[in-house]
Amino acid sequence: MTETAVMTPAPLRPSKKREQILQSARGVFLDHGYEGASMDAIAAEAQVSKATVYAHFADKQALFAEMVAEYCREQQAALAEIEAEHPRVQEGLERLARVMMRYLAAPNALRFGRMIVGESARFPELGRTFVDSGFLALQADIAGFLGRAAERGELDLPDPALAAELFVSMVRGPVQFRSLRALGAPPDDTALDRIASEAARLLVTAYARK
Amino acid sequence: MTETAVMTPAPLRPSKKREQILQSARGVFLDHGYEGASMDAIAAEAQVSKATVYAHFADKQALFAEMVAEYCREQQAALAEIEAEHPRVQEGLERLARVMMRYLAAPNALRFGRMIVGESARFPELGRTFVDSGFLALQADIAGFLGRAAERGELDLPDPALAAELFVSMVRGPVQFRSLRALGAPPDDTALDRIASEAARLLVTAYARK
DNA sequence: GTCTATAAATGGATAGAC
DNA sequence: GTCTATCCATTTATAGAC
Repeated sequence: MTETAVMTPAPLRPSKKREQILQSARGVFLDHGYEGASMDAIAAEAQVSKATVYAHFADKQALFAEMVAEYCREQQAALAEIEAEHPRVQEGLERLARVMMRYLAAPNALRFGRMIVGESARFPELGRTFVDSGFLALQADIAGFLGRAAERGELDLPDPALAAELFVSMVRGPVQFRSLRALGAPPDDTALDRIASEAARLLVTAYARK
Repeated sequence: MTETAVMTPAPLRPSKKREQILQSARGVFLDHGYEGASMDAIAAEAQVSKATVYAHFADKQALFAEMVAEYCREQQAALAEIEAEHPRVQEGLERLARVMMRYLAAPNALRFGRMIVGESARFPELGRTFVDSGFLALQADIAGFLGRAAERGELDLPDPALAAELFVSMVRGPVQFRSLRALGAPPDDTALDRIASEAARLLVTAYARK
């Protein structure tokens, strides 16, 4: 990924217990959702008293928000590693799709995605941060990659952003769809690779220079 | 939709208060999520005592499950109305995409989708029911429609199911993506129509007979 | 079936000592 | 900053009268 995304406001001062609490909160919130998670459980798993939790975080909402924001920064860093640029457009897209799918299908990414979607009504800003720091930035990069190929005359592409959105949708959809149908099941990498390859072929064929 | 989906096991005996409770549960669960919703609130909104709620439903989980199952049956009926068959393949796909997008972008569909995704870890069977009774059935219909076009020699299509999954992903992804970024905002129908049209064009172009 | 009243447990958050 | 102990509201679920 070449361009830098927009968010990541605060790294915050570190602290031993603070990190323990955030780590514990991640697990408990992922397991039980926002309302289902109790501050008692978080404190217990962090091996810290509840009062200590409240010394570091104003309330439950603040703890949840910080914990999600921290994950979004990690996600942003991970997705920033994905490189769109490649001399051959179709192969570049296919590789990118495979990497995206592997990332999306990882248990933690799936669980975070489901949790954030579920709580997005209660925390709208977090939903937006999650999307923008994640796939919106990557999508913009893909649009840039496709746009440059079009400028070189390799594609006949009137709207790179639209093409990128369709491509990302073809990559993300099948992973999320399958993960919702068979929750614990490990993803079938062979099937995902076939989808990645077909999505790339579809896009390049449809936008081939006439 | 021509084929009939698999689920819908129980219509259940009706009852005045029972319907009031289910209706109230729908609103309260949608507003606050599973854990956030209280049986008191549901009983109050249904203008019924809490004991009456427990006379009709074994516990909170059972009430939630029934309420979601009821919605899934409605969704199944709604999606069954969508007709894939059309003499011209691309136009058929485009119309279908527009209808699907309108359905997906409706406030209730978005809220249910978010809630079910969020609670799918706690209720795995419901997540599966939701998917299977909804877009998996529609996807199978689209695959059939595309397969018949291929048999008539109008498309060069080695794997209709794969094509249908990619198409549905292109239709669903943009709607969900936008709704997560701007939660209350009404969908931009013009933008959605452009996407529907482009998704249909992409598919037909990529699978055009050589 | 439906109600009122209540049980029994757990929730978020704080007081006050150290 | 960190702890123990506790407050107080709310929760799910039930008992018992009608």
